[in-house]
Amino acid sequence: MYEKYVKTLKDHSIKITSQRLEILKYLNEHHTHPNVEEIYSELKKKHPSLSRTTVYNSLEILKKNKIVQSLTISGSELRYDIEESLHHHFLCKKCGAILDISITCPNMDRTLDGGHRVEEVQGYFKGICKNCQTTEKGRRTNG
Amino acid sequence: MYEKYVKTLKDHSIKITSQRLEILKYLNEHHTHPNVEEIYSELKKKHPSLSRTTVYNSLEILKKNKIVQSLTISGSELRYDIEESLHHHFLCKKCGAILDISITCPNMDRTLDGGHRVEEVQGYFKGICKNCQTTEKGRRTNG
DNA sequence: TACTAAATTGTAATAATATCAAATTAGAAA
DNA sequence: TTTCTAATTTGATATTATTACAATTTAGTA
Ligand SMILES: [Mn+2]
Ligand SMILES: [Mn+2]
Ligand SMILES: [Zn+2]
Ligand SMILES: [Zn+2]
Repeated sequence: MYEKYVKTLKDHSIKITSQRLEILKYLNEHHTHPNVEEIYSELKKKHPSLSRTTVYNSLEILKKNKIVQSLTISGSELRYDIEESLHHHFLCKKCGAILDISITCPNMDRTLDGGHRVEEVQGYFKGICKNCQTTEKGRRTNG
Repeated sequence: MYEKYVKTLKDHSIKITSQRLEILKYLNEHHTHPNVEEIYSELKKKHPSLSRTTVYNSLEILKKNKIVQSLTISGSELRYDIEESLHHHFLCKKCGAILDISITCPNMDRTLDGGHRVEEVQGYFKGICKNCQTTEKGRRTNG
């Protein structure tokens, strides 16, 4: 059940704790880019002793080890995501969904403007998602 | 002196106030992507009655009118920038500088993943800036 | 099985931003 | 130019996300 996450932590020499395993599992199973509060309140249901501070601490150490990444696309709080292949993100201004975008960025791992060394790239796209456009049209037609 | 900024506000039918003019002037003259506190404390020197709330409110209305834009690249607070031609940003992890990057993004004003309507694109690059690399090398060589 | 450094917990502090009501003012109308 | 009013500014207070910290617990090693 948790072997996969145990391995991930071992590979990075991070101590294995149930809290960390649960957080990793949650992120692996929910690619919705949740914020700390969502992760905390969801896991709290099954593990009532969980502390918010632990969620913050765990995400921090996972981030340092590049196992998860944080996004600032929402503007108001950090959103979390497991680090898989490089991808970008789309924020729907109507429904708030944050979606994965798999376009290749021609500027990763490059030296920019003749000198800046790039270690991270984040592409944020904002607009109206496919689904919300359909709904708009639907509403107009129906009502 | 302020004609340029008066015109900008008039063109958008935004009421002309000294506070708004000062903020616009500040952003036009400082392309350092300052946060609210920097703008506030700098302008406060010359205009002691200025309120932080006004800085927040003004930036908000300027943003709604696409006269300024906000960046979340720093993670902890919003940074502001006048909206000129589309450009992206580089954050130096060493000195904290936020620099303009003028690369063309092939994904603006497009429809992504067969349906999402893109209205905004922000490209965030993070790493070590040219200047900080020179310093590193210099240090190593010299000491 | 015992030990210890690291992790977890809960509380309290901080920082950024939002809310609100009273005072002021920009700009339209008279 | 003066009057009027809706919009803006102000300052105080509230809220929210995040960090700091000290006491308790625990993972993993010896
Ligand atoms: Mn993602
Ligand atoms: Mn810029
Ligand atoms: Zn949507
Ligand atoms: Zn630098």
